[in-house]
Order: sequence, then structure tokens, then C-alpha cells
Amino acid sequence: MSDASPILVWIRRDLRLTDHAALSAAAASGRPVIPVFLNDEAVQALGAAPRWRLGLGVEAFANTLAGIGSELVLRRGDALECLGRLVDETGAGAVYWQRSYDPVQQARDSEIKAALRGRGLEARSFPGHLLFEPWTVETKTGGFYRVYTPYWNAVRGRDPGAPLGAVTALVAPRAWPAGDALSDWRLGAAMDRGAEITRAHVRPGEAAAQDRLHAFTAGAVGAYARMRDIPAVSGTSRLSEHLTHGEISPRQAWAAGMAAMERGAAGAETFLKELVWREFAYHLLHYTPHIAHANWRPEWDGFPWNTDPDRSEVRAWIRGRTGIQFVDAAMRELYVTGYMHNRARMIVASYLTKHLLTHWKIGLDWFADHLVDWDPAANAMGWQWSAGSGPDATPYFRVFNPVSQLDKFDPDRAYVRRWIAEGRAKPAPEALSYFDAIPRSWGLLPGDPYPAPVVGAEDGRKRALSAYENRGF
DNA sequence: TAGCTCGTTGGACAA
DNA sequence: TTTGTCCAACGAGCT
Repeated sequence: MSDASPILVWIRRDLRLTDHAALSAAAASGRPVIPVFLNDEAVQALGAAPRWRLGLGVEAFANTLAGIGSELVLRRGDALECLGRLVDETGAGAVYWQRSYDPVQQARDSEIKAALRGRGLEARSFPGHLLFEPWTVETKTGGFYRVYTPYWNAVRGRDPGAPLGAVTALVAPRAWPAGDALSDWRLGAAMDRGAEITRAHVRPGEAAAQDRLHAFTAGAVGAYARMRDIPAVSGTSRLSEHLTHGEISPRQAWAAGMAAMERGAAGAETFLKELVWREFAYHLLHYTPHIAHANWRPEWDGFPWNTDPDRSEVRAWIRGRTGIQFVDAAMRELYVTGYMHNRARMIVASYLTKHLLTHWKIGLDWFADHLVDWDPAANAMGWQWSAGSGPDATPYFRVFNPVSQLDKFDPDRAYVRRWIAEGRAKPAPEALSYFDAIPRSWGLLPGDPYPAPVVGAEDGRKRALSAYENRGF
């Protein structure tokens, strides 16, 4: 193979042209570049909403590539087989991709890299999904961090480097290999009829990501430290759906946050800390991969969680019918929009795991199936933190009271009014849209009476505390 | 090594 | 209404 052979750039969770190391390196080579997206086992393993949202992102990115005269070739099947076939068809001499940090995918990527190199191909992976490679952050004694604040102190002064400029041109191959039609993949098939409703709430694509970052760092970041906790207000960056699909790089967000801090924006440091929480989640996933599926603290293995996902209490939680307004509003926001405000995530997680004494894995699975911004590391860390089984020194008696939380963070009930229709003469359009989105088989109507709490705020707290006292560790 | 400080996101209650 | 204090105890991480 000659130096002029094409380079395959295997696109995964990096649906962008800016700050994309693999595409930039391929572009700089001057050789033909063939961007490829594979509907492989990793895509098939995604939950319904993340898979659907990924499809929208892929569509947007294919259009972006078309705008610079390139294409996104779509193939379906086992990743290594697909790549091997594409090498045969195109005469490619190299395969580049952006690194993945999920341990399962990392192991698969290593095998693929070895197999490609075994064929005499150049196989290169590039960083970019994180600010810092997880293995480059160590304690002074050479271990990994289990507590956020020391982790933050270790990385806050680090320079992740300036974002790379956008790729503006790619040399096309002599002939494009054939590809699938995205619509044939039916990535949204598991979304049922709810997808049409959720579609109005997502903003796929790199351009949307840039718009959101600019709008946030020019505006809401100032009051971020305070307003990010109010779920009825647009006080957050809303970058999560873009970061998880790589429609923007964390380095771009970091650079914009640093610039805001230099301008004196009060909430900028809090925003940078949130970006570092994302890093910390991947740090933990890297060093303790069991965080994704088992109690991070094994002493919790003996705790008598309720593990039946068909219990009526769990069904009420899922359907937003617990009778606890904050919980129900949040669960409906999730169902309709594919998103849930961060404070609401903590409250529904606390209610499920503490008031309902339900295993965090049931909540983790529901989120993995319904969040358009689902992230394997953040989801696992968040649920285990809430449940108390994770890497944190949260005292066991720290149980969120979903009623007093409402007074603190939704004092005028704007969030509740937006999402709960029952008992109102003129429900909000969002509240009504919930009933359009859910399956008819749930048998719910906006005119139903609002339920009494399945477990009251105070009763649940007492029950959880006594369960923890008897936990035997 | 040993000692020290501290821990994202809270609640209840008293003053 | 707001503010302060206690609620356990332990392990992480630093010095």
C-alpha cells in the first residue's frame, strides 16, 4: 500500500469537526479520508432513547460532512468485520478513531487495534472525549482518587490544551464505498410513539452544541452557581446531550469556561467543576469498572434492597404517580423530553433507593433507557452516590426530603405546574404532552385524581434510617 | 508513620 | 424568617 492510500476514520461518540484529533490528523496527512459510522454491537447495546438520539446526531453529522464535500459511510455489523471489509474495498492503509473510555469498549478497541495491525495496517486511537486521560491523574502515592475534592485539586491547575480548529476540508476517495441508509437502521424503533414528542426537546448536532455553549458562557454562567439548582429555570448549560455524543469536546467547554472566569463570571468555576465531575466519573469507571454494575462498596451486597422491578411502588415511580410532586414532575420530564434536571435526578434517585428501598440498578436501567444524554460513567456514579453504595462519604442519615426540597428549589411550584396535569383546570401543555407520550396501556388520563403518596416523605425517611441502622456494617 | 482535616448537592430542631 | 448546630463514624488524602 502506498502513502496515498485512504484513511478510514471510524466515527463513534465524536460527531464533530472541531477539536477532533483523529479527523484532524487524517486531514493533515493529505490522503483521502473516508469517515465511517458503524451500527455495531456497541450501538445495539444502547437503551431506547440514547440509541434514537444517537441516530439524530449521526444524521446531523452526515450533513455537516456533506457541507465540506465529504460523506459519512454507514455500515452495520461486527465492528472488526465491517472495518476489514471496508479496507478490502477501498484499499485503505490506516484506521483512525477517537478513544472510548468505557471498559467494555476499551477492551474491544484493543482487540480491533491488534487485529488491524496484524494485517499490516496503521491503527491509531486519539484522545478527546475527556479533558485528561484517566490514567494520568494519580494521588501522590500513585493510586487513584476516590473523593472528588482531592481529584479537583489535582486537576484544576492543569491545562488540557487548546481545542484544535475545525476540519474544513477532507480529500475524497476516488470512489465512495457503498453504505446503508440511516433510516433503514430504525435506531428509534424502541421509542414507540413517544419519539415525535421528545423530538421537540432535543437539539442534535455540532452547530446546536456550539450555540448552547456560547449562549451559556455569555449569559447563564453568571448566575450558574445559584440558578443551576432551580429545575423550572434554564440555569444550566444543557451541554450533556452534546458532550455524551461528542458533538462538542470537553476541551471546548473548558476553554469557554476559563474565558468566562477571566471575564469575572461568578458561576464559571462551578461550571468547570461540573466538567471535572464528568472526568471524575470516568476516572472511577477506569479504575473500578465494577461501578457500572455492582456495589462500589461490596459491604452493601448484603443490604436487603427491593429488586423486583414489577413492584407497584416501582411502577408508580416509573409512571410519575408516586404522589410526591417533585418526583412525579421529574419522572414525567424525563419521559417527555429525554432529559431531567440534575437536582431532580438526585431527588428521584434518593426517593427510589431510600424511601422505596429499591436497588439503584433498577433506576440506573430506567435512566439508561430514557435519557438522551445517557453517559455510562456519570449514570453509574450518580446512582451509586445517591444510593450510598458509591465512592463518597455521604452520611447514611442524609436522605433527601422531596417535600422540603420542593420548597427550596421550586418555591412557586413552576416545575410542578409544568409537568403535573391532574387536579388542574388548565394543565400546562407540557403536562398534557406526557399523556400523549406514554403507552395507552398505562391507563392514565390527565383528569385522573392525583394519587396519595405511595410512601410519605417522613415515613420513608424513618424506614430508610432504620433499615440502614440494621444493615450490619 | 502518625496525626490531622475534611468530605457537592441534607434534615431537624432550637434559638 | 433566618441562622446555627448537631446528627456517626470512617476513610481518603495530605503533611
